[in-house]
Amino acid sequence: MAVNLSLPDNIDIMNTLDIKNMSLFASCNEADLKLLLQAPHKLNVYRKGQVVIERGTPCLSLMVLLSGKAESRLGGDEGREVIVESFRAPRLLAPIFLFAQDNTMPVEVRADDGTEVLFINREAFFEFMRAHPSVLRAFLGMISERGRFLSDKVRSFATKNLQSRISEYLEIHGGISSVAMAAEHLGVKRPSLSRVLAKMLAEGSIKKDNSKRYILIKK
Amino acid sequence: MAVNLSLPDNIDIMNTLDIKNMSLFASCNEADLKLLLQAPHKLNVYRKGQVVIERGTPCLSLMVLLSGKAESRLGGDEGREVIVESFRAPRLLAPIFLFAQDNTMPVEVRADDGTEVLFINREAFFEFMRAHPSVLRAFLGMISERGRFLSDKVRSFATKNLQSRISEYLEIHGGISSVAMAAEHLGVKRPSLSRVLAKMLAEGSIKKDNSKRYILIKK
DNA sequence: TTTACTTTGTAACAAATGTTACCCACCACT
DNA sequence: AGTGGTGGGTAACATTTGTTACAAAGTAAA
Repeated sequence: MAVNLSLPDNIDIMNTLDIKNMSLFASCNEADLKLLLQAPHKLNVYRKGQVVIERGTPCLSLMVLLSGKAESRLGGDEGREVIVESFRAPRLLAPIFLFAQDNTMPVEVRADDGTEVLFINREAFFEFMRAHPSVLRAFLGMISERGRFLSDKVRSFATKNLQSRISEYLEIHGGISSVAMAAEHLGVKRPSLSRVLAKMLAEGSIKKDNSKRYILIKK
Repeated sequence: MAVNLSLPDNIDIMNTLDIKNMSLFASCNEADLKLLLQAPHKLNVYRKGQVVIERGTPCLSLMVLLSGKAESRLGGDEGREVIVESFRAPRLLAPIFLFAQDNTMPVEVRADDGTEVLFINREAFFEFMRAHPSVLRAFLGMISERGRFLSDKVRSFATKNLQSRISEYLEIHGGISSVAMAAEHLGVKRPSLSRVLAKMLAEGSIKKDNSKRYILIKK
């Protein structure tokens, strides 16, 4: 279960230290961040597989992944589901949807074990950005980057076949250690991925390394 | 060819009138907008099929579609290409990529006939947003909305088959009047779309209306 | 009307991916 | 050594979509 802690002031300062490492707040000193954390916020802790935020839920807080891992999943209507992205702390979770008029989450976010997520009130964050132009600039940069990411996803799924997407995946992630998980990222069934990997092995465009990971062969 | 006009002051005021109709600037009076248009900017006019901005080009201006129509296209690596979206004035063009670190355009934008696009310097627009919180808020809302849009596209292409995507397309657009163009939006070849449309006609889930458009049958 | 041009429907075959089922290798535990 | 569970390879078949080609239908101009 998600644990909602009310934090004494000295714990807030610890959060401040964690947050300080994020590029979003790179320009802020500790006093600034203490000020931000005087705004309404809460800290939740999750176990493996727990849902941080469900699809369709309104999202009124900036979600900051302070520690651990999480992943966003998309789909569900007729069974097929895709992992859009895997996150490692420190990261913002789904910042691109924060200020939408209809800001119900289009994706579901699931946590890994021992994951901490900080929720900061949206309006307080908006005012904080107004007061700190470099944070505003960094936030705009981040969501623009998310836009590029999503746009690249559309390109992959709409214009590339599985073999091309595998090559792209290997370039980005370095290799495939778990076929089942890679299949979820690539939006195909595991046997389909296995089949194409076997074909690419036979063609000589990929190989297995010492630890049995599939990797690209450089030319 | 794109025509780059240098505009006398009195023409700037005409632009102000056009821009005033955009929800982004709903909270601004004419004096505000005149101030914005004192920033570096230019106005280009396009003919049918001309490229407003090429994929891979850095984008350092807010692009405002003042009149006419345009569409953004994605793909190209190995032939397959998809129309991501069609725009009608007044609209911002690809605002979501404006503040990215790597802000080369991931999409190509093509104009229809008689289309005018206003380019406003990015930094000037940033300062304008800082000075006008309601514009900043509206801009954040817009790019969040674009994020939802792209996320929905990923869902469609990654988790839905063609028939589901057709139904979705019909719900959003109301109908299909040009099979060839709908095929480009749906990311499939025209004969594939024709085939599934024929199947859906036979099943009774769609029909042709008086003007021969394919439309959904309501239940 | 004729002509040229564009759009659409459709058929036949090829290629890609889904579906299901089964076997095997590996690993932790007893 | 046995036992059970998990993940991965693969085979056989079904379904979806691509590819190519061609004919029919509409459309605009002469």
